[in-house]
Amino acid sequence: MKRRNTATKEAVLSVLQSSGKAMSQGAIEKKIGIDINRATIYRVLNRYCDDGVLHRIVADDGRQYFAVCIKCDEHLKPLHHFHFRCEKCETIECLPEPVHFSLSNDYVVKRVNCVITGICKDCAKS
Amino acid sequence: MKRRNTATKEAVLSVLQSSGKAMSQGAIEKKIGIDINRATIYRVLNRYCDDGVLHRIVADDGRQYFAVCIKCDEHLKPLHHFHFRCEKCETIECLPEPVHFSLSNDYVVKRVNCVITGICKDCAKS
DNA sequence: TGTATTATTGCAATATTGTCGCAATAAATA
DNA sequence: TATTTATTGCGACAATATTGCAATAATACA
Ligand SMILES: [Mn+2]
Ligand SMILES: [Mn+2]
Ligand SMILES: [Zn+2]
Ligand SMILES: [Zn+2]
Repeated sequence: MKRRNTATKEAVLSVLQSSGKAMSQGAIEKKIGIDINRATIYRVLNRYCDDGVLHRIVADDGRQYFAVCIKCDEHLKPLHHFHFRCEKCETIECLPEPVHFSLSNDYVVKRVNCVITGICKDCAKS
Repeated sequence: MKRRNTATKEAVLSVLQSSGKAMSQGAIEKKIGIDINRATIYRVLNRYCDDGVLHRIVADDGRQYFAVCIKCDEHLKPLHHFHFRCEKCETIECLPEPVHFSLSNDYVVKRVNCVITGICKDCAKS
């Protein structure tokens, strides 16, 4: 299944890159400017996740958020990191904080989803 | 808002206590034997959460799971602990592993939701 | 350049999860 | 027993996300 370049794909990625945060489909649709169907945005996001371009966070509001993946070897963000969801400004940021846990090797770990919810440092000031 | 004792409430709590795991509304409804309305189960669960009897986990399948709270001063389980969701047996267990993270004090932390997803040790054997 | 292949898209329908309003029921209290 | 009101069942509703299908368009190739 070879990928094709489309304006839609690039617009979605561009929104996520410039925001620097994790965004929901709805937030992306608002920011993106051009008119793209909801289902299409979801399909674009899911394909980016499959390809390792984006990663998916499920917050405790039950919604999916998507953020650009930072490669591990760039030593900027570890593979499994915490996320912070601000209830005021409705954003999710990838924290540089790595997730550490020890688990008996009987377990097979496939995904790690860690979200801290509260008020972010910007919103806490005001 | 004084609570009243009902068969429904006790049945829901009993299912969760005997399972020893975190369960979704659907899983509870299947196990509970008696016929209880879906909305009622949710209301019972939400009230138990408000009262500190249960705690809520949102897994990366986007669903809410509920588990009996273990008091912190019993030194059995810490306040914020990891959870493991098994994709095979569809259960979530509260891990004894505490969640550690450091965050600048500018942030206000309200909730912590950490779920590791994969195959649990029981299912990994077979 | 023109054509064939098929990945991508828009649209509508669908599935799933969870909440809410309202009237009926029943637990607690006197 | 009578009163108060927390709880319940039911249906409707909201929100998120996915899927089938036909139309469109990106890519490869003659
Ligand atoms: Mn992240
Ligand atoms: Mn738990
Ligand atoms: Zn904020
Ligand atoms: Zn299992």
